[in-house]
Amino acid sequence: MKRKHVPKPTVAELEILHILWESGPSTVRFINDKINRKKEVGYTTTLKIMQIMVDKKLLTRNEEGKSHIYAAAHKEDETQKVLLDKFLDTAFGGSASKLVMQALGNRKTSKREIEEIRNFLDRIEGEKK
Amino acid sequence: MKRKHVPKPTVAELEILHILWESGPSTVRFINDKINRKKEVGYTTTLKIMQIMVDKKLLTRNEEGKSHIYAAAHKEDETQKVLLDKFLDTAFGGSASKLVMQALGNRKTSKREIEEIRNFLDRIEGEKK
DNA sequence: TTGACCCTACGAAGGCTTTCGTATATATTG
DNA sequence: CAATATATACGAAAGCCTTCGTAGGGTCAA
Repeated sequence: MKRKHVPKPTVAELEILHILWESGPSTVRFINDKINRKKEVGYTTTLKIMQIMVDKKLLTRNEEGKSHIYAAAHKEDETQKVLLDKFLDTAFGGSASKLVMQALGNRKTSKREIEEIRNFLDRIEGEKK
Repeated sequence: MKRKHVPKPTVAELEILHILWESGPSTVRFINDKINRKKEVGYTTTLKIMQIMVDKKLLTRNEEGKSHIYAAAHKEDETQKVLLDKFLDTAFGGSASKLVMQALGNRKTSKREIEEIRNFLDRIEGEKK
């Protein structure tokens, strides 16, 4: 089994990753514009962070055109798993069910979502032989 | 409705909080000893962080004896809610069910825990009028 | 009383993240 | 071609977190 080293992104990095996961490979300009719909951030700020992310292997980039095209190096759920594992340990002392209930409890979760989760529970219970 | 301002603890701060939540009000010495069972950290490091935490209102302290007694200023689940809300936004774009499934999926969850969660789902669905 | 010990307070270093200014190269267009 | 616009690269500042060293005060026993 190959051990890929998925690094843990920072908050600013995650904001960029979310856009890339949703929109696919993009330019800095595109990302920065999208971010600026929510808050003001300079172009070079976004550029810098994305350069650092390439360095950290969080992104790959294609340097052919005049403006480079960046892409997320890891899949969304892979990255989320890494984040969740860390978070589970530091914030919930490792108790997944505690976290799940906290996540569902103090929050308006739709009937549809609840159904979805129930099905999911059935499925993993089935797999568990 | 009173608006309590529960601040978001850092990683090192959380480690201390977990011990306080579990063991109740304690001295720096006690906390530091406990931490040192897992990793080596100087006494003054722990002291400093706890002093900062008092400053941030994460801890309260009783200064009567020769060594002060510290206590968590907020309840465990209150704090966890704050952390979870932030985390949900930054890491999962706000989708609670996505997080829940990720938390349950890539992890060995016991049949007991699954049952527990199912009951929990029943309960909150019931409350939901 | 003096030395060993334990406590708190405080300052500062080192690291990481985020931010932006400036320099420089490469189009684009009038 | 010259002026304007847009890109990348890079350095550096500011802020926060974590770590530790050192100073200063109290306690206790020999």
